[in-house]
Amino acid sequence: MPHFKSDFLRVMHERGHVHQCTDLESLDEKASKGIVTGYIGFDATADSLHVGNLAGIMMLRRLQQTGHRPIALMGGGTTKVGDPSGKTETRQLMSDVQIAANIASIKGIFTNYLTFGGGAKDAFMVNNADWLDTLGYIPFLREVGAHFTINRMLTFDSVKMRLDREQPLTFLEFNYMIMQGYDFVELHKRYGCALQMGGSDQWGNIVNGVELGRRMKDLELFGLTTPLITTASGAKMGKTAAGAVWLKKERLSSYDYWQFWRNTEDADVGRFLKLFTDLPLEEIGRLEKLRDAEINEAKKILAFEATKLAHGAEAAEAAAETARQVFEGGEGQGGDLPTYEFPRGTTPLVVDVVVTLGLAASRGEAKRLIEQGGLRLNDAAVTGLTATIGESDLDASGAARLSAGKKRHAVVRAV
RNA sequence: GGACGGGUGGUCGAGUGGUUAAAGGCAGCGGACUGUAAAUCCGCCCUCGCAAGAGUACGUAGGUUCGAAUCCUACCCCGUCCA
Repeated sequence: MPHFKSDFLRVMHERGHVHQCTDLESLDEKASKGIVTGYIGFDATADSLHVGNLAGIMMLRRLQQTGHRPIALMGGGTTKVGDPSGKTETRQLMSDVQIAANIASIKGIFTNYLTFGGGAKDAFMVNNADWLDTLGYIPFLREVGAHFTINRMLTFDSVKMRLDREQPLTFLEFNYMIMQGYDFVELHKRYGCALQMGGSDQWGNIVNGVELGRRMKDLELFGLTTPLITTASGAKMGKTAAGAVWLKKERLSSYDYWQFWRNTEDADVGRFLKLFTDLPLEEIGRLEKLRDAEINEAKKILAFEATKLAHGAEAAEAAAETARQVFEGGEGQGGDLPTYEFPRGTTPLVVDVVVTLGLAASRGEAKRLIEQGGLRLNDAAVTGLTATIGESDLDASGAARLSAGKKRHAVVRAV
């Protein structure tokens, strides 16, 4: 392991955030001498970020933790154009209003990971629409376009791949890398930003920005990428039954978020603890040595720490407690589970309840679940398709637990 | 603008007049084994219906036919090549 002068690079390296760097030594030097301002770009197509963005968010967090200044750059300008790589779907152009709402919502996520404010080390958020929207074509071409050669642009993997496969590459897409490079230079001009980070797939784009800075203004800019985070089984991280693992509570409950981390594969536990929690390395070292059933303890800690960062300690504790009751306590119904309420005295059809709760997408699916023995009411398999929930199923508080499969649980309650 | 190729279920991809709710793969879901893991095996996987069955569905809208994802027409969209 190389020896670093700066806390920033030492921490990044120890925790497994570093994949490639344009100039590790000089960046180390710079970070050891003063405050470095660094940024990562994020899409503004949805009102929440998801776990796939978390590696980047954590990099910004580490940057701030080690005494530097993070910028979250929102791609409001590029979002307006739309990602042209989508296939058959006609891309919907997003309205300014929508984009602004998304950005505001996403900011709520960042505030959990970064300290915002006006101080020298406080994080802030900018939108590249601020400068991309008003670009003049000719001045831009002369100022920026002149520094890019087509010869070189054609050598980029993203471009080469399309050409090799004889798939179309629009002029718009072709310009994307220039835009991104320009963002970097603009951020330097406005805020003295000298570092761009991102996933390893962004390497080419990042290098472009670094080079553009040098050519236009003889700037010394740096690029740093994280390894693409995949699970030990090779899958891209962040997909579950319900789709994307969103970071916003409104999109995915704390309990489900906690469960996502709880279900990490054994082989990933140590790596994820380093990347996605603030736990000291010594403790992680101890946790990742656990084997067999014991490693479940490490997974719970991972789940708790990750949820604490995203949703706060209180939500994390509630989620952990719910999980404990549901999986270990047998009887109880945690407060965090989805709940179905019905008037006392009525006997709702189980099938309907399952659909309403979202445990199954349709009545047909609910029935299949029952036929396969996957649906349980208070841990007893529901047998008939016409089963109802009656007074005798409810406990003293008027509640019963409904489970689909081994991991998905909900509460039904008479009110 | 011209020539050609194409649009099939969450996705990839078979299917070129009836035996097609549509092969197969992937993803997903349930079960077994376990540790709320991985791997493996079994089952499921459009909607409604207890069921028999019915309704939708192969880009969109019409048409031919006893019968269409399959043939015809128009339109929309995507791609390749040429201007």
